[in-house]
Amino acid sequence: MAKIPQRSPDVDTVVLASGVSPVSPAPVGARRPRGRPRKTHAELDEGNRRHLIIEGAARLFRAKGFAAASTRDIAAAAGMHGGSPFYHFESKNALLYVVMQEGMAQAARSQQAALDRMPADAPARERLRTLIRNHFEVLLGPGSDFIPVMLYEWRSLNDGQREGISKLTGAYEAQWMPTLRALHQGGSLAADPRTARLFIFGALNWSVQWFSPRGPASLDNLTTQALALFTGEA
Amino acid sequence: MAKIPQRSPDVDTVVLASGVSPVSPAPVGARRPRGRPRKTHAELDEGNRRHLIIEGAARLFRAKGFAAASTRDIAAAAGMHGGSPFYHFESKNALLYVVMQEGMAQAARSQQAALDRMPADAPARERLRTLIRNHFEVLLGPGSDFIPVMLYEWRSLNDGQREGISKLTGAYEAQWMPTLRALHQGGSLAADPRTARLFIFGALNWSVQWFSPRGPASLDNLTTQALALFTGEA
DNA sequence: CCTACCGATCGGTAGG
DNA sequence: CCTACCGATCGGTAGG
Repeated sequence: MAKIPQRSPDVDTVVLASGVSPVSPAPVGARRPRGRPRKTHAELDEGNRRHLIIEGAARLFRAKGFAAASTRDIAAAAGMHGGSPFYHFESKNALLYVVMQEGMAQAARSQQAALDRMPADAPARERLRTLIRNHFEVLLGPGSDFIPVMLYEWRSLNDGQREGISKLTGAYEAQWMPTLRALHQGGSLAADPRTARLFIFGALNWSVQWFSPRGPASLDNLTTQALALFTGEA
Repeated sequence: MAKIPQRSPDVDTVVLASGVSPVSPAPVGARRPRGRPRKTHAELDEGNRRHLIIEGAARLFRAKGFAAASTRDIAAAAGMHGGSPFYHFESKNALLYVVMQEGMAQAARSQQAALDRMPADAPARERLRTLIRNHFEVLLGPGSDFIPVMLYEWRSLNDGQREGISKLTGAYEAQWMPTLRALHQGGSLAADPRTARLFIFGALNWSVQWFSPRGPASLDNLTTQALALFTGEA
């Protein structure tokens, strides 16, 4: 599985503090040694192994479902013994939340970067193509277990967690709306934009159920077909 | 929860025999009493309670997921004690399979009836409207836990079970193809019909994630919007 | 992070 | 279909 780019202190705190980070922050007024902070061997190692747990959890939650994937399986996937994930995460549920958080943070970064690469005067249709193409990458590209877990394990979150993830997905989806509204006003998107967004995300998200990277269609092909379906001629 | 119309001996044998029916068939050459077969009190009761298990299982599998819904919960939902579902079903997994089978058999019957009600010369766009509207009913209408379970618990089936359900879904989906091909040839469906089918089912199936019967949109509204999105002007 | 363990729960069964 | 039970597994913890 491809690695998700790692910016640990950031990724884990994108949303509200949620009690999932077992590493206590340095006391506010604490005296710090001067010079470049040197991580000890143990600290470096800790971040890596923590992330190994997250990656293994994403893979197993996706393959078996949250309830059916045991914390022992996840520990083994990270090369640890049975109870050790609980040194890094206070509960199995908190681990699920971190997987979803990290997946959405990465998806949002990827989408923002794709939009930033576009010329400011790009036509709405090309913006939609870019959004669709990036979304396929997020869903189906290498290392793409995080977002499918988010899509299919929503019911395993508690209310507070749902609220946290909703903020991330809400922001992600909001970036589609100006484009959809422009297409609607230009006459190439017949449905009303709000409902169109729901259907379009459904059409794309569902691809995790049937897409095979060894099948005939590339992500570029799929993007062209989806664009054609939603906006008429491609 | 609305009852699924009950045609027990049919529903359970639509697909290949799968070892899920605990009621042994009458021996082939057995001597039968003449006249209308009278069911005993016990037999009638048995069918009803069996079906109560199936309905409770559908509801709980949907709400909690297959792995997280316990057979004890299901037993309680049917007014039984802990181990009693295993009198009717050899395993929890067999119960899941029956839920999916029954859901798909009902969906197929509903779709067939909707198509049969159409005039033979109905335009392709009206056929698609009918198919979409019926699919929403199947997904979101009263008593609609069975198909969502099928959609979201695929990974909990074993290979033989997947094959069995695939036959049902394959037949269901195949009924959309002539209509999609006609629209494609007529120029009102821009994507290629095979890929369009995958995206369209995704768009519709995803609605189980966001639709609320207490929300503003009716199933008729949604049908109009979906038709507009896929084929241009409604 | 490992070792050893706990209480709870689970799917499933025997015997009636 | 109930009663009483079994072995297995699970999330999580104490103590080092």
